[in-house]
Amino acid sequence: MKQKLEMALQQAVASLLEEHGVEADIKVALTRPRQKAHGDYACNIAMTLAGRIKQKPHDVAGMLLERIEWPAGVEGAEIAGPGFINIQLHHASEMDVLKRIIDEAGEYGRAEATGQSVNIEFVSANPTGPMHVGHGRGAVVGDALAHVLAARGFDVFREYYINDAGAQIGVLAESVWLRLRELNGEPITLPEGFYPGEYVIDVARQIMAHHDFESLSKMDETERFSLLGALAINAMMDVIRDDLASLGISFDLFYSERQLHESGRIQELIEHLKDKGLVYAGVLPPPKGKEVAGYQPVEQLLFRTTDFGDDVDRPLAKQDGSPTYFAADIAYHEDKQARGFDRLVDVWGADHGGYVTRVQAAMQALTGKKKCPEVMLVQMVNLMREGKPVRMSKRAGAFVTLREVVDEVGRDAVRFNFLTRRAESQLDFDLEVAKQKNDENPVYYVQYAHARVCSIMRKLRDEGIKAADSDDVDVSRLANDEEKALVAKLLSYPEVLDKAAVRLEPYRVAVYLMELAASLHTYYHKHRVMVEDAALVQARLLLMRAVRQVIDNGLDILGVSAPEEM
RNA sequence: GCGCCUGUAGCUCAACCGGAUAGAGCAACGGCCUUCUAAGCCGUAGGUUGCAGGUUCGAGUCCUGCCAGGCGCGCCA
Repeated sequence: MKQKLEMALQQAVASLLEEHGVEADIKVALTRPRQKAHGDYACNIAMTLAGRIKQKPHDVAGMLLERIEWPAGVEGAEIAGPGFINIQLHHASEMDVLKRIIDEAGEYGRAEATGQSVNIEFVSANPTGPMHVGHGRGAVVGDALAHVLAARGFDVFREYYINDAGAQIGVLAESVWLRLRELNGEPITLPEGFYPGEYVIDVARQIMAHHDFESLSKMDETERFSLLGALAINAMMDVIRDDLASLGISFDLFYSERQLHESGRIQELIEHLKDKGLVYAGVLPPPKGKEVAGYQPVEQLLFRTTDFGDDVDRPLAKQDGSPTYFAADIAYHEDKQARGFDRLVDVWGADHGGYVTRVQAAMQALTGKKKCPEVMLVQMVNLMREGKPVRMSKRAGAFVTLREVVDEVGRDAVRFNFLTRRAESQLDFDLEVAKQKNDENPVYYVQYAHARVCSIMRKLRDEGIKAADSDDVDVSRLANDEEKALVAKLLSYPEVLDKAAVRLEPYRVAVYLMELAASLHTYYHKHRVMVEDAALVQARLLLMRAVRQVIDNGLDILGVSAPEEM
């Protein structure tokens, strides 16, 4: 409907522009007004146009209305305020959405295949410890976004980049080795910088079960740490996969940074960049505002990212000649591109924000595409308990893990709460509130609405009332304000999903569900489904079934369960 | 010092890429269960959108400058 209206307006605009001999590409956009008095849809095009053809907005609106041919279903249109065109629809035609929802069921809100593929990379937590709460938010947001994009017709591929190369793996291996010695009765002290967590001991125990301490001791250091590193990464990735599973999240591919190094792809990439004249040997100025211990100006291999919007050129190789994380990451993104995805989306922690420009710059240099990858930054979570912050220090080893939180408050509460705010705003997550089963906890509000509708449907069934075929239901009987409000809400679900997909904002679905639930609760208190009038019962039952379906669809996108009773 | 994000009701956040009278939820106060689940509903109160300018028919939204918080700032990932 929205599209039909926009097309009709677009044609009127085109003819008006032609008449005035103005060439302009102006796009018509409809909005749903906040206030009912402003119609079902509103359009500001007359005001946008006013400047272009030098007429008053109000008059422009009048000229548009004179030449427009509305599609069926429009009751009327009027000019309001400074020049808005407010469109009123026939309510009967809006009510048809109920039948459509029942027909389409789980498909309602979803879009036709776009033929486009999206690779979405998220979580990518280092395999040096279990996931913490911040990772959990990125995981939930990424997962929900993947669902949203899939629903809107993209072919979605989910990927986890394992940072299993580099110095921190060495530290992990040494930490494990120290714990192994401890398990063999050696007294130890944990040096500064080692991983102190309990989980390191668990990893050591696992390794003990399959490997002989004696033979590990006899190995030379390089061999031993290389083996222990690999074993520890495997063990940690098992833990992380379990952590993810506790939230109901899975991936199509876990991509290993180590294998990227070993395959020689990074060297190939650097050679390729050299051929294109994008690298040079140079010296970077010292970083400002921050003391860098032992800073030495040194010549290194630099990527000309400044040619593509970055502030400084970025190093590709460390002093010992091994590639930087940046070099590996370009190779990784280049690889994703080469695998044929139309779009690359990365969900990163906000602490990687400073990194976006350089990766996009590098990718632009390689592919010519701007804003690739599209990066979604997820802000941190402040974990609270009864209003007081819970300290999460990874260094001290006493941080609260994601798993502990999921075990304590439950998957649905964690997921929904992580999705109620925009990703780029910080989130206070109070463990006690998330556990409470009351109105402070939005997840129950929505689930309760679903359960409530199910309860009504059960009750009708118990009374021997069967739902009629939706074609036989007289939807025009739904005429009160609350019914109209519910139908309008149901009608907007596809638009909400679409906006969530276009703007990479899955939180919109959660907010929508809270609004839909509110409309349902209001309706419930004001009107009864079980009334004398059998035809009205059928009309209201159809409405209830549609509401249940849409809540179910929305919760499914968010990965939250839709209980039939609570 | 530089870059990015954020600043909206007492608190946590919205506001549909510049639209109409800035909205929800908590917290506060007052009501509503003999009726399909009160994990709910209704009502009241609460605002100079951090500050100051600018752009235009119109600014919470865009630009500039301040103020405050967060994150980041060679050879860590």
